[in-house]
Amino acid sequence: MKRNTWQRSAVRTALDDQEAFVSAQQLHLQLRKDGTGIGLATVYRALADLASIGEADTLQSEEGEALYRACSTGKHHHHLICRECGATVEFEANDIEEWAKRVAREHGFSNPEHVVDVFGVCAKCSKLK
Amino acid sequence: MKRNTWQRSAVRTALDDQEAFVSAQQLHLQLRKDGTGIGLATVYRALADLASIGEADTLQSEEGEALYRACSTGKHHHHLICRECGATVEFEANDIEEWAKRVAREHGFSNPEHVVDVFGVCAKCSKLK
DNA sequence: TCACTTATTGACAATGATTATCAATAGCGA
DNA sequence: TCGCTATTGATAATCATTGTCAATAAGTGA
Repeated sequence: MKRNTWQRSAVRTALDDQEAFVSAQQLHLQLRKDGTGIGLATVYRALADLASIGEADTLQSEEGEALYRACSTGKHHHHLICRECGATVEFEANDIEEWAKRVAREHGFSNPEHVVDVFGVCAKCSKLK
Repeated sequence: MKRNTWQRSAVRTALDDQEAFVSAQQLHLQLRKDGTGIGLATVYRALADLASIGEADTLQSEEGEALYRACSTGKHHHHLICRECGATVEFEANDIEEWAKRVAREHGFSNPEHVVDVFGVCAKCSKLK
């Protein structure tokens, strides 16, 4: 049976506070700074749990590090991510869903899923240049 | 100045022979089986080179491992990848390029790039079930 | 062809993220 | 409160990838 521990809710809260995608390591550091004595392995476990129940999104950084972000919605969505600061906007795109299905079908592929994320430089970071 | 070594061409050839995305480790193993005494670090270096000059595509596996595949074209393209066997089809999608630009602009993001890959089960693997 | 410069190689160590281990702790139902 | 066991956390283990550096070999000019 699933138990409610302060560690799990601390991880969820810390993730909710993040605007950008963050790594388990970063989140662990933040939680330590906040005065909690939470262990690294626990952060990894909590994040994996959140991802598995769909409350967190995950993607791999350029360097292969796993990054997490709290989902604002349970619905399927995509991300627009700032390359500079990591700020992320979630959005839906029904055309894309249809398009992906069509492309898959045309090539004889079934059971399609897709990874569609857009990277760019957000307005704030553009101004700083 | 860049030098041409048998190691580099061996890696390129081995990569060309692969239908699916493969890891550096897998390719190294294959090259060893083929009788070459090529070193692991060399395979990593050669793959990084190929990727940097646009002759190989790269993506991260579910487990965070870096996977490579020979590009059949130098043009921008996307992938349709079989979840079962890894078989990959390259395709272009001009609508998507436009769409990504528009989404980015609408949110004040500049300099957009995008990651668009579709996963599914190819016809061959579907039959095996 | 030959010597020479230096890019490249490869064995091995080092790094760094993630996962496994396992005894100690702490939810939660009774 | 008691007892069972899921969870935690310190630490070790794993594993892909990168750094190191002496030895090798590609390409160049004589």
